[in-house]
Amino acid sequence: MIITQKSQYAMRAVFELARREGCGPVKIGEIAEAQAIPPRFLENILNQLRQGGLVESRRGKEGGYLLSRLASEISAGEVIRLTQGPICVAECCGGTVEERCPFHGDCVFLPLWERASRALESVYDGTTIADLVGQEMTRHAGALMYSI
Amino acid sequence: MIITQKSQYAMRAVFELARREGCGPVKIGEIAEAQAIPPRFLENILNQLRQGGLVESRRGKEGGYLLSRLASEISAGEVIRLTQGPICVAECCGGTVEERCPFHGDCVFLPLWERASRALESVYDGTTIADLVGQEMTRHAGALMYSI
DNA sequence: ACAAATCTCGATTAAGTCGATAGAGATACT
DNA sequence: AGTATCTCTATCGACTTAATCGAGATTTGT
Repeated sequence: MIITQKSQYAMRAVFELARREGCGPVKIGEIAEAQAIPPRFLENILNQLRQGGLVESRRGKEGGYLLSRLASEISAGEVIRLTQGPICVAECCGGTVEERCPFHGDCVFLPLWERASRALESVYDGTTIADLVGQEMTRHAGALMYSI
Repeated sequence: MIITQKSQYAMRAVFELARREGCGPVKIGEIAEAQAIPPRFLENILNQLRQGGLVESRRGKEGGYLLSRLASEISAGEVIRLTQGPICVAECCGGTVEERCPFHGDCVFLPLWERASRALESVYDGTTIADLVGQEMTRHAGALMYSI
């Protein structure tokens, strides 16, 4: 499965919320500006993440969004699943049944698609948002070293 | 990246050619019937595989297609690349440059997408068409065992 | 030379998905 | 009360994908 633009926006939004962990709700506008995301599109995305229980929202003045869990307990896989569905490389392996396949359940390729899907899952589920924030800080530190 | 219907057809077509290795050219119509592929669509696909050097064609009566290499030397990854391009999970990691990304080359997520892409590649490039044929024969043998 | 079967090539269409935007409504703070 | 913010649903255009078509080129066999 391709990582859609929407999922990338979602990742960046959650990443931005993680960087501001503990600073109270962050407005859509701020996230959008910090991460170069079309604001009205980001509305939809954050709403979807909220319905999935990944973020919480506060309305009214001084409202905005915040993570409902620690960034160290949110995996990239979760963000991806909430924004683009199950992580699988073919329709026939992600769903519940043997649909859209002329060889219902008895397909030579199914094990291959399943191995590929599990490989993807293991990468995405094995990386947390906190990992990503940490990696950025490390790299930034490296850049500072250079500049000294 | 999702495995498109076209790639799945291509896999099945190559698989069918592999099963008939050494039996001379196989007609589009036969492959289409054996693997439940729309014949006119299969034309396009086989043509593409031929241009990629994976299969050869014979025209005229008794014409058809045959593998240009042993099935044990054709990987699933090759078939996929010929029919749907480079194996990568995001535009920003498959192409040559840092395009379509607002953080040109300096993106926190790039390493993640690259790890995911390499995981996919290792699955697809590590499986040959001969492996798949072998797996089907094994399973068929198992079914026979049951019926005895 | 001819006819039939087959591949070759480019164009086209229909349907679906994706990215993005819009407007009207609900809620909370001051 | 008023304002700033989130909430929901609908919509739009562009693009991709799956599938089909027609006319042409090539080979085989007679």
